[in-house]
Parts: sequence; structure tokens; C-alpha cells
Amino acid sequence: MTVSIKDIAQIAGVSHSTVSRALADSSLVNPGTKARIRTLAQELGYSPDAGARGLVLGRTRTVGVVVTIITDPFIAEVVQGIETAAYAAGYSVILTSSNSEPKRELAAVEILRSKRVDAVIVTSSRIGALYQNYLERLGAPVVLVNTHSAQSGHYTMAVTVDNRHGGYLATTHLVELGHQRIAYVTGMADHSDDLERMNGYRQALTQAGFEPDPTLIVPGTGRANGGERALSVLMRLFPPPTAVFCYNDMTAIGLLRAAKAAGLAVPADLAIVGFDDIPFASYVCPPLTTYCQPKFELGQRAVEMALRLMDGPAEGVGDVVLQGQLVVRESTNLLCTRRTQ
Amino acid sequence: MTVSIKDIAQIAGVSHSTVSRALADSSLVNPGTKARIRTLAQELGYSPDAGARGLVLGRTRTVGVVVTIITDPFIAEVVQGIETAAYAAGYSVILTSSNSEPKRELAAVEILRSKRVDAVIVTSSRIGALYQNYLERLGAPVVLVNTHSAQSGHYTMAVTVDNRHGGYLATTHLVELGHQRIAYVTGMADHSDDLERMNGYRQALTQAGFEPDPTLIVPGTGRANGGERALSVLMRLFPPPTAVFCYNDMTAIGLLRAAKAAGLAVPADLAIVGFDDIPFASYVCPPLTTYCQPKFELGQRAVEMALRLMDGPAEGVGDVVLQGQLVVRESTNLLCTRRTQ
DNA sequence: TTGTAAGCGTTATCAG
DNA sequence: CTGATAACGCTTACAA
Repeated sequence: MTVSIKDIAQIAGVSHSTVSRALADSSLVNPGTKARIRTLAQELGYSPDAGARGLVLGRTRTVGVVVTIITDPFIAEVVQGIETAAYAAGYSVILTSSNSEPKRELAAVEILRSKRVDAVIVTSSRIGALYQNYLERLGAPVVLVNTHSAQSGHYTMAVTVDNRHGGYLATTHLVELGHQRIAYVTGMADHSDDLERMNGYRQALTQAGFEPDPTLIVPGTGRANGGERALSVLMRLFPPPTAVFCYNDMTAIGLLRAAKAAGLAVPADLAIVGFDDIPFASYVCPPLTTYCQPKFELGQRAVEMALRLMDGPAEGVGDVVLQGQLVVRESTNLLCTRRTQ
Repeated sequence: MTVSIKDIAQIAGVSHSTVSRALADSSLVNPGTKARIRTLAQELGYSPDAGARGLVLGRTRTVGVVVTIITDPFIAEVVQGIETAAYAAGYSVILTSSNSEPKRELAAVEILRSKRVDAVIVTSSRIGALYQNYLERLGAPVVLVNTHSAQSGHYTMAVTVDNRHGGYLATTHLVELGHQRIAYVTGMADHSDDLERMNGYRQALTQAGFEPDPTLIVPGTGRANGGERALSVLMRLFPPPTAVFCYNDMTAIGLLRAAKAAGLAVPADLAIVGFDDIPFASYVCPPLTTYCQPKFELGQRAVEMALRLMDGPAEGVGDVVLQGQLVVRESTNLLCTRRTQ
């Protein structure tokens, strides 16, 4: 049905290897026949079989991407960066999502392996930590986005944002506004990002001379519902916090909604800071103060690194840590006057 | 490097075809050797080469997806549906995005063709309309999500939401609230969805006895910036509209933001209705009234249809039109008292 | 129950 | 410059 190199050869009256060469624009083929073959291929609607090519070449010009959920705006933005960079480099992208289920995550990697992708990029997952050794024998380099590998091997590396710095900036901003009781709503447990952001939070508090209060750290989910649930916990504390730093924007937005539903004014009663700067952060009301991650760049750099790692262990390639910046919006544009301690 | 079927054969002391059979769980292989081979494969970390398999089988168990931008929340949700359904059916997904550039769109399809995907799903693109004949000779069935094909062939079909109905419901809702001057902000030009939604809008107005006023139809972009730009145009009209129906939620959200920036109260000064019901529609303030598209299901059904179309022209398979429903929220929860005509 | 051999569509080596 | 030929990893008749 589909036209192959042999079909063209037959019609052109040459051998299939000549066709292969002509199509590859090789210089060892008569310009005349080359042109003839190429137009013929065009006319017949020839499309090279990537599978067959991959078989002999040993590389597929494909990178596999594993995400938790593509509907997460942060992840979508990273994927966009990946897709763009990959396309620019002549690579295509196979996307698999895991819904954060370890079983599916593993299945996803297995599929990518079968497809013989040249590299794998994993975003915001715990797979790096959990299946480190499994990934090692994948055969392809692995780049972790926003997850720290337990130990970066020669073939698995990470590109992350400076989470600790982000947490530090966010919290310091609140301290400077006069807040004295500042809470932190976490993301999913066991996520390295979360710990780093929390470390930045702790560091800022300590530096400001506050005794970190463990009750001010309440668990979230990394999604809006986590923020919503967190509010009631926070409001039951005594005295309640006057400000909250959230693991990410989705959490902050959930918290924001719950706060409004509970009749709390933001930032007057509760100042809120998020993390990520997803597109919607500026559309909620009040617009959200947040630490802006260079999401698109995160994806780009991951591809860049993957490409470099593909041809053997590369010298001079190490984990990349990008800097983001605090974007101050209305959810914190008020000095805190309440003394709580 | 990677272990093949032959490597296993050699170690097991059998022929590679026996290994192939054992791994395929064929009944024509001695249970004992089968077990032996399978555990051996396991131990060696064997992973079948999908490319080689595709070569001989003529099918890859892969569907290709072409989107405009994955960061569009509506599209992300559809893709999630696609991914889930495909995974459940044992298919994997290759994602390509086009940024709405026809050149990239074509390149994307070309890549999918090379990868010999078993089907192609195209979301919210104009490719269906523009390259219909190109798609015809793709060799794989094509399913269009939210785009109508010029003429559905045996191999290209569409699954859409009832856009006209949505536009009609949205507009009728505004009419029932007492609005008399209702504007429509379009999406990208030439998109069939857009026309259908507008038709529903027109129909509702006509039915209410209003003369459709062409100046009330202002162009958008399908993104937030389109809505933002549209506001100034709308406010320069005389008399200005008291309500607006937008092509989609992103447009509505942009409009909402611009309205607030301009000091307009929503819905008191301007009622706004969107389309899609993206997750954020309920988080903006005021929460957005909108026509809820079954996004996930759209993706699911597309896969279902693609699967059916894969084995030759299927009887009884035709375009699918899903029904959504109006979700009334605060952006329209007020009767209009202004008489404008 | 197992092995041999052919073939899927490429690229690459080696003679001519 | 060009054509055989082998090879990539797999499935599947066809024989044994």
C-alpha cells in the first residue's frame, strides 16, 4: 500500500540503494538521476519508514516524555518548551502520562524503552527517586525536570529551578511586609521540590529571628483541593497565621477560593504567595504573588541536556539549576499590622 | 547492547523463533521451555523493539495527536482523555504541536506518517479543512476533534460538541436575564466551531425578536488577549452591550480582566458568558458562567472512533456530536434592568 | 513442539 | 557513480 524505496527504484529503473542515496542527498549519485528520483518520490507521496530507519541506524530521533498529568498548567508549559526545542533539533516527542500512579509510570517508561527513544525526560515525578536503578539500565539518558535524582549518574541528570531560593524569597517577602506568623502548605509528600521550598521557607524564618512552628506547616496535595482543605486547618490554629506560602500556584488558588468563601479578605486577613507563576496566577483575584519558574526554559534546557547526553557520557555536563524571580501582585500588597507574638 | 530475541535464544539454547513464540505466549511451545524463556527474558531485561515489530506487523499500536498548543487548558483536557483511552486500549500517543502555523502543522503530520501511526487525531485545528485531500492519502484514519471536515470521507471523521446548541443556550440565558444588547467575541477566523457558536447566538437573538446587529460581533483570538482587546471595541459602541458571549473561556477571562481594569462591574455593568468550562472558569472572580464541553469525553470518543476506523472502513460509524450544558455562575447572576432599545 | 527461512523498509559496506 | 548484499529485530509460514 504505502510506497517504499523499492517501489521507486523499480519505476525509476535503478537499484533501491541508489534511491536511498538520492533521497539522502548523497553526493555519490548522478545529479540527473538524483533529481529524477526525488521528483518521483515526491509524486508518489513517499514517506520514509521511521521504524525501519531506526532499526538500522540505532537511533530514532525521538525523545520520550513522562509527565504526571498534562492538564497541570505548569507541566503543560514545560512540555511546550520540550516540544519546541525537540522540534527545532529535528526530534519528535512521545508523551506519556502517569496520573502519578507508580504502576503507570513504570509502564510508560517501558513503552518508551520499546520505542527505542533516544532520551527520556521525566517531569515532576517521583520516579527518579524510586526507580533510579531501573532507569540506569534503560539504555537512554534520562533527564529529570524538577526532581532531584538521588545521585546523578553519567546518564541521569536533573534540571531544576532553585527551589530553596524561591521559598526563601517568597517567605522573606512576607516577613518584610510585617508578617510574623507565616504558614506553609506543602505539595505531595516525598517530593524533593517540596522539601527544598520548605527549607527556603524555614531559612527565611530563622533569619528573621522567628522560631519555626511545626503546626504552621500543613499538608496539601499540589492541587487546588489541597489548598482548599488547608484553609480550615490554618484557621483553627491559635493565633491563626496572617500569611501563607504555598507549594505551588494551584494550591494557592484553592486556598484563595476557600478564603473568599470563608469571608476572609486577601491580603487584609490573609496574604498568600504561590509558586510557579502559571498563566492564571495573574487572572485570579486578587492576582497572585508568586515565584516565577522559567517553565518553558526548563523544558528547553532538558532537551538540550538530553541531546548532549545521547552521544555517550558528556564531559562538562552537570545538573542545571535555573533561577526564577518573585513576582509581586495584589495578594500580598499590604503591610501586616497584626501583632501575633 | 540491548538484548534481542536472538540473545535470549542463544542463552536458552533454542531458536529465536521459539523465543518469539514463547514471549507471545503462543500455545505451540512447550510449557517448560516457555517458562524458562520468559524468566530468562525478564532477567536479561529484554524489551521488544517496537520499530522492528511494527515493520513486520504493519501496525504500530500508536496514535498520533496534533494540537495547536498544549498549554491551552481546553486542549490539555482533551489530550488527557485521548491519552487515557489510548493507554487503556494498549496504544501509545505521539504528541505534536503546531503553534497554529500551517507549516509546522504539515510537518507534524508528515512525522506521524513516517512513524506509521495507526491513526491521527487532530484537535482544534484548521488542518482538516485546509488539507483534507492531503489527509486522505495519509494511509491512516483521521479523527478531527472540534473541527468539521469539509466532507467526512470513509477515513476522516469528526467528534465535536454541539457548538450551535451551546451558543444558543448561552445567548438565550442572557436574553432571559433581560439583556437586549448582547455582543459576541469571536475566536480565530475561519474556525468552523466559531461559526457554529455564532449561529447559535444569532438564532437565539432572532428567536427573541432582536435584530442581529453586526457591530456587536467583534473579533477575538481565542486567547485572553483577544478578550482584552475586544473590551475597548465594545465600550465604544453606542449604546454599549450589557452582555457578552465569548467564543471560549480564555477570551471571556481576558475580557473579564479588562473589564475590571476599566472599572466595570461584572455582571452589573457587563454580564459575561464563556464556552468550554475550563478548570479555571470557576476560579476567576466572579466565577464564569459558561457552556461546559465534555472535554475528556471528546478525547475518549476520538480514540474510540480512531480504533474502529483502523480496521478498514467501518459501517455504522459516523461523526459524533456530544452535548454539553450551561453552567451558570456569578458572571451572569443578575437581572438586567437597563433598557437599551 | 521446534527450527529454517523469508521478508518488513531502511542504511551501509563493498565490489564493480 | 551504481548495484548486490548483509544487517537491524522481529513475526510467521513452512518443514521437520
